[in-house]
Amino acid sequence: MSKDLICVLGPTASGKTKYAVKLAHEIDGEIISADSRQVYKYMDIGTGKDLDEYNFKGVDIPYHLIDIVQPGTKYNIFEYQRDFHKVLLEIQGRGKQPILCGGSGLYIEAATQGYSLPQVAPNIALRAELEQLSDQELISRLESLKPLHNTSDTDSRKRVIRALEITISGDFNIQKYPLVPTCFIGILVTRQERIKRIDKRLKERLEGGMIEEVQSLLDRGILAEDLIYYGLEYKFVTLYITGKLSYSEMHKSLETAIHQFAKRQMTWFRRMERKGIKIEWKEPV
RNA sequence: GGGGAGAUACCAAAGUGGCCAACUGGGGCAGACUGUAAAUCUGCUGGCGUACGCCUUCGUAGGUUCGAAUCCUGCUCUCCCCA
Repeated sequence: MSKDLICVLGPTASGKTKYAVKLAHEIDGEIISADSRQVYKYMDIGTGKDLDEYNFKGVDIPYHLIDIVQPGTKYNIFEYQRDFHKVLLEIQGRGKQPILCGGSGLYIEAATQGYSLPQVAPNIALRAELEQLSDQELISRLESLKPLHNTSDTDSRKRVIRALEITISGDFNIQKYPLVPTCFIGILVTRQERIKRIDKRLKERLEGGMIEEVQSLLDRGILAEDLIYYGLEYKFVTLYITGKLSYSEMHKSLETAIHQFAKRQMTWFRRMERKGIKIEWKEPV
């Protein structure tokens, strides 16, 4: 008989990892990361992996879905959903308590709420071609292929393109995963506290080797544009290293960007609650 | 001490007699989100009101005018140049 999943979520810098590690130590758990950027190897400081935190009073806590792909590649929600279910079964097979921990709201929902994703991989060439068309042309084209009533496919340009991609591929198989019974725990910090923690942590990281980390990724041959694609720390530090921003401009805009990101994370969590998912909010440990 | 420039909403910055509660950008707030999600996109942003609307704003005190953020005068402050 396997144990229900526990999910620890919260905005960036709220202390999720610390909370989850302590919990894992108490109830014999293993941690599954729900972080869209910690999957990449060598991207440590900027993604806040804090691998040395996965040890509580001398006991190592197992973690999963961290350092699983090469930097410069593009991991995505479909792969995450697949990898999550694989790891979940393994942990349950060991009779251990699975603990999902992270701040990527979409990944958490895809994992636990049984998202059904079409088995159609992104088609870069097709996307590039569709990018040339106007919004109206895209919609007309989609309309010529399938009825458009009652659909969210036309909500945004991006969605129209994805809908076209799926429709044109002609593959309508959907990957199905079960709803995972989950107990959600949210780390509660006030807005003011959140901002303070973010600023403090950013300063420490900037002075603690983050610039060097980004430089070493560039030295490794990762393209600047790929690092910029990863956003936040990698984006702004790359812009600084390549001379597009001064140090203080980088610091300031990165600070702001992380605040905005944390806010979007909270919006997602509120949305989950509005959809009927119960989240039990707790103080950071 | 003399000369010049300027003070606009959280910040920057337009506006230079009525179309101004005031362009735009940033920030902030709220929302969306099913193969980019640390991404991408949308709305709001003086106060009160559901709304027609009402009230208080453009350094400050007066003045001109039917009407002023916009014109005039005094004052305060900031910046630049000369001494």
